[in-house]
Amino acid sequence: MPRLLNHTVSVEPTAEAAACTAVACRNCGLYQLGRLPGREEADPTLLQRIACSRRQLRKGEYLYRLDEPVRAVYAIRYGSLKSYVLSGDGRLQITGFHIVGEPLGLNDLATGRHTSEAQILEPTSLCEVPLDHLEKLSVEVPSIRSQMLIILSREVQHYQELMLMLGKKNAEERLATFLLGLSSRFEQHGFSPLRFNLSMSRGDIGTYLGIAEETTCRLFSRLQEEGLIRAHRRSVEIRDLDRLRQLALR
Amino acid sequence: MPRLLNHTVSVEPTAEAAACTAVACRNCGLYQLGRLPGREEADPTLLQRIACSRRQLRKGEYLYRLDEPVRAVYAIRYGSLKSYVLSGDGRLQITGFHIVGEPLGLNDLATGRHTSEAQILEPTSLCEVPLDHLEKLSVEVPSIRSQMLIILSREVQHYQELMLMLGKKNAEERLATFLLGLSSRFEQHGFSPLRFNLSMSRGDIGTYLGIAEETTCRLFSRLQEEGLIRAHRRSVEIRDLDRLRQLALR
DNA sequence: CGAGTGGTTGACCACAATCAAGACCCGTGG
DNA sequence: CCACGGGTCTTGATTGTGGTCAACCACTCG
Repeated sequence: MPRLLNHTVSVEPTAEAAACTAVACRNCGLYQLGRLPGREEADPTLLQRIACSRRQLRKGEYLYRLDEPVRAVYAIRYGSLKSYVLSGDGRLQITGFHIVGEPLGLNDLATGRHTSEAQILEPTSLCEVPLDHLEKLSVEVPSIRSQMLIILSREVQHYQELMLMLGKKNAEERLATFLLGLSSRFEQHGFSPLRFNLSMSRGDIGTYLGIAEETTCRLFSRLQEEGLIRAHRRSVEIRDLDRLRQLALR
Repeated sequence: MPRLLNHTVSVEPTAEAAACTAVACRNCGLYQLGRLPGREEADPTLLQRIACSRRQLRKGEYLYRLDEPVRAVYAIRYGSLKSYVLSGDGRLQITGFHIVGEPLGLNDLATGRHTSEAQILEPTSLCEVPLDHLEKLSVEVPSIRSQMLIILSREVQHYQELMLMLGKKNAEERLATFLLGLSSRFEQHGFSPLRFNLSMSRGDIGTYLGIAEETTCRLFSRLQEEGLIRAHRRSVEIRDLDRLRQLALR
């Protein structure tokens, strides 16, 4: 397995994922699009037809930028990225971090132009499905549109949680919620929920949580002092899941 | 025209709307579902088939509550309501106010259960389309699903703006943004963008903007002192659109 | 006319922002 | 191999915005 990833990497691709030669597979966020009504498993043939091409991107590159026409939807094979919206005077609010196995890019279908930007956080491999291809396919296979609705509706739920965070939680509760969220997403994709590496900086985390970078740092320290976590730079270990949950789930 | 509405009402139904006997019509947020590919105007026959029943609700009633199964999607004929999400310990974050002509209820399709609640703010009339009915129809008319995607994607854009607000704007900028947003929505639906009545309390506005009720009050006073608006209780007049925009669009 | 809800204003305080300095870690090049 | 530089992270000191508590007012409805 080529060592693509440096220490800042959130998760190394598992042997399984690295060995997977399919453009879209179980690990990939578009898997769901391949589901037929009433079936849990995706239809492999359909999946083959959906998946088009891979794309490899380096840290700092943009997947898409503001006002660009929406050309495709994506799924993350490995790696991670952040997406964010911008205010008139350039302040930015990160609206989500996307990690391995998650779909991306359905947000801006209404306008046909991106209202947000997506930037790569670490070496990342994506599966890319051009919109016109998806369009054609979904005429023939209507279930694809249903699945798109479901994915988008999940996105909405994520945003609702984030709004609750930004509007109602204090800084400590926000960080706890953030860490638990990551934890369970890693678990969903077969990684350890208690030990993981962050691919984003303290500044990014702050920009996501609506707090300052310095505050984020202080909170990492505080949670560590209180024994809830152990953290050094990008590596995080959750030591007291229960108390962390207590903090977050308020 | 029956006087259904008291002084707290955001907008009186226009003569046209009141006279409209159709369940779904131009004024109604489901109008868009009746659009066929490439057409601006909705297909009247299709619209007739989509629209099912009306429903009349009073202030304080719930359209749906947390964890209830999603039964239908709605469009507002007249009136308004708020929807909100709840934290573990009962704090609530209002995620949107819905006014005349806007669609509602597509958010929770993924889970099939409501992750938010919707409560009526003033006497309100809705057009209701049961999900199974919509389901059946959209097998036959696939464009319906596309339109649902577009509606949901608009919703996402609204949330992105709200997150920018909650995460990055100060209290004054939030209120300015809020007032301008309402203003342009009223305008879209044929009402005056410079004079309107709010259907929500100061507390609700605060809960939406992530600030305290008292702060909301103070800001109304401040914007009035500075000559940007005139406000008395639920009635608002925008007096200096440009400066208000300057504040909001940062 | 009185009660109750919603709105307003004031005083005080706390949480988190900002400013500032320094430590740590990495990649790079000598 | 080590020295350097830049980015990231950390901690401290100070400030300020907005939260909280409290009292009072205004308007509506019964």
